[in-house]
Amino acid sequence: MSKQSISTKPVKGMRDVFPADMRIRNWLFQHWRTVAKSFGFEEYDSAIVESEALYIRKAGDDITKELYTFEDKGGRKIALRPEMTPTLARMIMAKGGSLPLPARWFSIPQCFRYERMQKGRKREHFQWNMDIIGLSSVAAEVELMAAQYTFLKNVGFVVEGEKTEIGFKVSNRQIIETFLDSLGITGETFAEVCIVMDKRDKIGEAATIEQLSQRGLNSEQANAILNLLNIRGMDELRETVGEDNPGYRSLVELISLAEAMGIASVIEVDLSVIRGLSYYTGTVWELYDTSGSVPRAIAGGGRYDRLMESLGGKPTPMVGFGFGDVVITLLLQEKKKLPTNQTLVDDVIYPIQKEQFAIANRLAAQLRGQNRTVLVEYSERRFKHVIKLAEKVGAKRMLIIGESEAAKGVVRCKTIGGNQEEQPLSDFGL
RNA sequence: GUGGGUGUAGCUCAGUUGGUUAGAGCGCCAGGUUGUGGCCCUGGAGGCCGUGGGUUCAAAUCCCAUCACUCACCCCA
Repeated sequence: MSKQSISTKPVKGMRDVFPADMRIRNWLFQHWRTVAKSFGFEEYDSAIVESEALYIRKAGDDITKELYTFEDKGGRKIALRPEMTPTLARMIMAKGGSLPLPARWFSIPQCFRYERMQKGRKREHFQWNMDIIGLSSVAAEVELMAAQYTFLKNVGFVVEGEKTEIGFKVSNRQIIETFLDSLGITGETFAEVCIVMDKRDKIGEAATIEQLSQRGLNSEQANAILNLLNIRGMDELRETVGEDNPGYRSLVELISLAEAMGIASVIEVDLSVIRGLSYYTGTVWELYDTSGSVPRAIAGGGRYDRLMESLGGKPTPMVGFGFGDVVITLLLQEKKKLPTNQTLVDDVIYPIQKEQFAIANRLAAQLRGQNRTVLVEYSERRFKHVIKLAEKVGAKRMLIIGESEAAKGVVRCKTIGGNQEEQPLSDFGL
């Protein structure tokens, strides 16, 4: 054995999940699962390792640079999954034509990206994914947004109208593609322009124009793009891109369905939402904190109708979102919406000396048989420590058994913060 | 990859122009009360002051290097 002690810290970017953190995580996951199931989604999962080949895409997708990769002992090139969508597509392909469509699947995979860390970003996170496979109508998008909305509401966010704490920014890549095409911007320049457009909110108008002209755009083109990015209303958008723009038409339909769903008041059109993943083809959207205290997308989603083809499968319309645990937990913490004082244990049994351990165990077994969570405190420590523990774990009552109780065949039941009384052990079936 | 900030007890942090034995609060442990809590009182454990070098009679303090953490940019959940 080496005398040198190792670092107590986890690997950079990874999190230790202590019991107090795990309580929060379980609470969050339960909300996610409950909402997904209430919309009729089925849970799936896979291993955290995938073939590296699954993530080799067209250049420009930085996610591939952040892959954790290694070679296994059989010489296979392996990657830790950076996201779930390619795995989902692979699994759908594996089912061939046997899967009845449309299908609604969800998952909470742990994903890994080797990147620089900062507020709200680790190298590992859990990401709630919901995807609808085989539905080309924007009804799918609206249903997914409604699920996100339901979750936010369930955990206590105000999600309505002007004072909403979370906003939805919606865009459509077809609008941008068609519009830029009409300006004569295509191919490589298109991709570069998209990146500048995505940054517009952060760098401001002047810098946007400058960066666009650096990429060979004239001032007329640059101003047209800036104008497009500033659009927040549908009328304005129609005038700018034209009624026949296919992306515009699907956005109109989306908003109309969102109104019917009762979520339209938190949705705004923002063409500067592009999103980094190259496989998106239609609707793209992001959730953000309207107070700005977490300056980072809370969740993001989009339609990726051509991903299956690009992997060699049948053309299949798909749409989905990813919702990371790190950012939402941070936001819930800042807004003081995390749960507190959860009950971990219903009953704390306190045998005062070890002579009462046996009877304490029999009592515990009885109570556990009645679906109660029971902690037996074997420390033989003083009363004040035991009751402190009982409070800490949120116990409803303490069951005290000392020498005199054992002799009399009773247990002393004490409600936390209340009175106590003797109760015969026979009341508990002993 | 670029640019800032911070490293002192388990946690949050004080620490004066460099000057004896490095502090507080919280938490933990014990006692006051050999079997009845939250309050209070007393005591205790716990530190290579991130690491290495330099300046000095003397360094937590000044200088250099290095590592770690962290924030912003980039990218994204």
